[in-house]
Amino acid sequence: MKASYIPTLIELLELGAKDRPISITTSELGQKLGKSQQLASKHLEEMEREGMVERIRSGGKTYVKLTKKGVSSGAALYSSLSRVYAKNESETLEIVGTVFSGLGEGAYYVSLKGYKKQFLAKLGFEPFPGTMNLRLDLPVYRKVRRDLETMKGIHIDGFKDGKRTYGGAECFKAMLNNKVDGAVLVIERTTHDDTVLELISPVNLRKQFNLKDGDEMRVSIFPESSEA
Amino acid sequence: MKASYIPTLIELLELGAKDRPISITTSELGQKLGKSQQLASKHLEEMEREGMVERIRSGGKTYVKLTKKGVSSGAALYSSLSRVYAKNESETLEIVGTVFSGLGEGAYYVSLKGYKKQFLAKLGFEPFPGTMNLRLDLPVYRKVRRDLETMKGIHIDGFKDGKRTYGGAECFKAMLNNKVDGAVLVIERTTHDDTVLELISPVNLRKQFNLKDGDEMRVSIFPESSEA
DNA sequence: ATTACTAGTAATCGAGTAA
DNA sequence: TTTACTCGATTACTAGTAA
Repeated sequence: MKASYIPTLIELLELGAKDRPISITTSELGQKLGKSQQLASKHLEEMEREGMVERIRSGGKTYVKLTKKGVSSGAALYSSLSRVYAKNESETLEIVGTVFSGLGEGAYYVSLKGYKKQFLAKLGFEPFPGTMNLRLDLPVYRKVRRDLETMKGIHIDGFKDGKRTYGGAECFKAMLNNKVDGAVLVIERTTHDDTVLELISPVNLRKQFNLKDGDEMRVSIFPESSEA
Repeated sequence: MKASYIPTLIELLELGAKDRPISITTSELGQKLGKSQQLASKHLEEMEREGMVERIRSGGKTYVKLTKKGVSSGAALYSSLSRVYAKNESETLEIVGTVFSGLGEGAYYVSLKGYKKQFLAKLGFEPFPGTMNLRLDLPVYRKVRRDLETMKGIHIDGFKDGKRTYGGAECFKAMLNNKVDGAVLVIERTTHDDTVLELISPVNLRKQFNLKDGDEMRVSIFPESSEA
């Protein structure tokens, strides 16, 4: 997104266009921005072309709503600034969830060379082939899970192998059940499910802790400090 | 500040120029921004002219530090975005803590007519004379406790009785141990202790749940839906 | 009312290069 | 090396006005 659109994006966010279509004219928007009507019109036009906003015309009025892309562009800005201005940085985040069986496809992805090499280099271990899925039942842990989405972790790059593209992810180093090292895996997706936490570890966690579905597991997450 | 400088400002913030002079060349800055060296140079020049940054030349290197004005420009952006993104609304917040004995002065305050009347009117109950103190041992609950500080609850006004002044507070309706109604009391203080949660309830909680010091208690908090 | 096109100006930006 | 100048291209913006 172009830097000159940032004030417009923020204005739309403040007007509530994140959650619902808002009724606003280009004149009003221009005035709020301290710019001309024509520029507001152009910004909306261009932002629509870029997929940041949707415009709906109804009953002579124009309604503007930010798309998922628009909302997440703002969230990216917010996240950058949070790292600088939010004070609760290098503390430990705690999440407790219950073990459940996923589709088992985690083992496949984690074993791909393109990922495995990065895990070793950036996390310091080669993951056991398989991910551990935790279901987060308590709202308070789902909130922490959502906080992770906005935080900067250890970035794992996506890659291509000729056939298809594999997406990137953010990792957060973690201590599992206060005993075993591992990492939380936050995969870049379009849809965010805040009820599931995905873990990798150098060891077979089910074996290590003798876990079966429904058992509880505690994850202590160590966010990266904001130093660049 | 010009919109086109926002990414530059954010980059400098992320590099730590908020707290100390950072050593950076215009080439490096330009590269980080995905722009040219010349532009980075111009941005720094212009931002210095506007009083957003200071540049110090020492030992052949150039150091850049944001001024108070620069830091607060970033803070303004952050605050706008916070209002939009930092809301944890209408969900239930969960806190678990352990019972401990306070100084017992809670009973005195809660019984004051100036407060008692407001509790009845705004919370719908007259509190049992005495507050329940929970110690928050887990960091995750202390985080929720801090979140409460920034949230708007049910406001209890302060008052004067001729002799002295009594401060205000924010209340959050809560369900205690999934059974009894009550409220969390967030007292307006200068010092914030995020390890203690203070509760009021129409009933004697120690008697109701047969609690002694060290026992656990679960608090489900219902934040007001309107935003602070 | 609106939104958005056209035409023109001002600001922004990058390449080349001086200091 | 570094920073910052000139200059030409591009982009951001406004005024006037059509639709």
